[in-house]
Amino acid sequence: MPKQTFFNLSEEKRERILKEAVMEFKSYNYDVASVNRIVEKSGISKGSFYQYFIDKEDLYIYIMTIIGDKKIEYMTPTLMNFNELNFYEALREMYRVGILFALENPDYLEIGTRMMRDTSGIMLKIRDTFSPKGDEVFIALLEKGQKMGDIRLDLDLKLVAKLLISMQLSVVDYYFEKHLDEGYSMKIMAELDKFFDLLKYGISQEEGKK
Amino acid sequence: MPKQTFFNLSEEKRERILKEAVMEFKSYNYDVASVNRIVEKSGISKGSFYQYFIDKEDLYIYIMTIIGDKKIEYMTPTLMNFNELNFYEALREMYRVGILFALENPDYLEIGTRMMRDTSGIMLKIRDTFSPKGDEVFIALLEKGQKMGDIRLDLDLKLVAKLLISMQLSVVDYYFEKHLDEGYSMKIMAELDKFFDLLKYGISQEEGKK
DNA sequence: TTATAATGTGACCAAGAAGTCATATGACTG
DNA sequence: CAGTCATATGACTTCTTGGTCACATTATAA
Repeated sequence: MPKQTFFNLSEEKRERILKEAVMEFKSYNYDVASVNRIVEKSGISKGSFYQYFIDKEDLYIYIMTIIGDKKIEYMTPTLMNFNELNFYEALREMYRVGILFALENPDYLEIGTRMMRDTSGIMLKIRDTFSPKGDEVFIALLEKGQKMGDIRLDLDLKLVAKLLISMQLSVVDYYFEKHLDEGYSMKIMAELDKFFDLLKYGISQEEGKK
Repeated sequence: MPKQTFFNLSEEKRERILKEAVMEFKSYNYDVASVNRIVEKSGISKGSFYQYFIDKEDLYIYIMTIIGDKKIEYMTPTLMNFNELNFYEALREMYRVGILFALENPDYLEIGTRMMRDTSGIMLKIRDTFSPKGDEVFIALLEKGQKMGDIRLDLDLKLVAKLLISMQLSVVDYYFEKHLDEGYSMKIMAELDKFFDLLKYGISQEEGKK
């Protein structure tokens, strides 16, 4: 957590620092991201930086926490309605809201995918404190789906959860590297529905053979 | 490409250097991997290193090329028989041989997945010279599968290829983080068949609804 | 043996990193 | 005004990096 001095700052200054830090961490892996660049771009001195944050890791974790919180906040209304949805509807909602969030906060999308992919030593440690959540959400969703009869019973749910997460990364990557404007989000959903169909019924041409 | 001096070295010395370089690149992302550590561990001087290789990138690309070549060599017999296999059999063969290769060369597996995940600037450039191959192989395989009636026709093949690649990474990860001994490879194949079934028919409990 | 070419070497360089600290500034308090 | 305390500062330290280079050593050839 940042030190008290950081929170005593004017909102303008706080936001400026965080903005530049986000820019830095979305552009470079943790190891390569530079505190020097951050202080330079946000117009504060090196000494001040270390009066606001314990160290580089402190800042990084703080930013990740902010992003996580904002995403949870953004998704909460959706999550509230999950009881009324079947597995596929719920998953679709998660993707849809996730994509909307990403469209509104493209920086967060980039920083998030970078975090997921970064394999530097410190990252593995940091991710462990964040991602268990992600895994568990999917597993819980899948278990409920099994009970409701939406999902096959002979699955290794841990594996499927892992696959869902990595597929989500790929899918979002794939569509976002093409276009990234508001009007496109509907088109993305149409494309995504194809993907869900794929998830649901597989890639086989054969009909209903299990 | 390394300089001629490197190839004039005794095989023992060459192998020693490459072995330590592989250890370094499998343990650290490209940016963080250190030439200093490599020369220290392989017992040569800094000056010698730069008489063997143009720079760090030269060494890295050389190692990747070696691994790629070995893998292709290893897989060639399998690829020769592809005409006689349907899509799923072919994919299964690719996975099976890929896993065997990984079991025999665990270091290469690690270095390869690190390369696939590394998002540092230079990596993106390097990967572009290696991975188009990977994409195209899958797309070709899928197209053929469509013609043979194995695979649905309403797919975005580029997306599916991307998914197959990222899923492959996840699946191999998943099974290898548990155990990594020879006897286990058969068990892995049994697990993998479950995964292929998933790929083929999806995760739905419903029967044959498309 | 002497001359030439190929290798080996580690001190050195410039750049950049994270983090520290003595000092300066300025705002609030009595 | 004087004193105190939070904040601001950038030069500094220490460390590591990739890469260079003048020089030493060894091997080859005449």
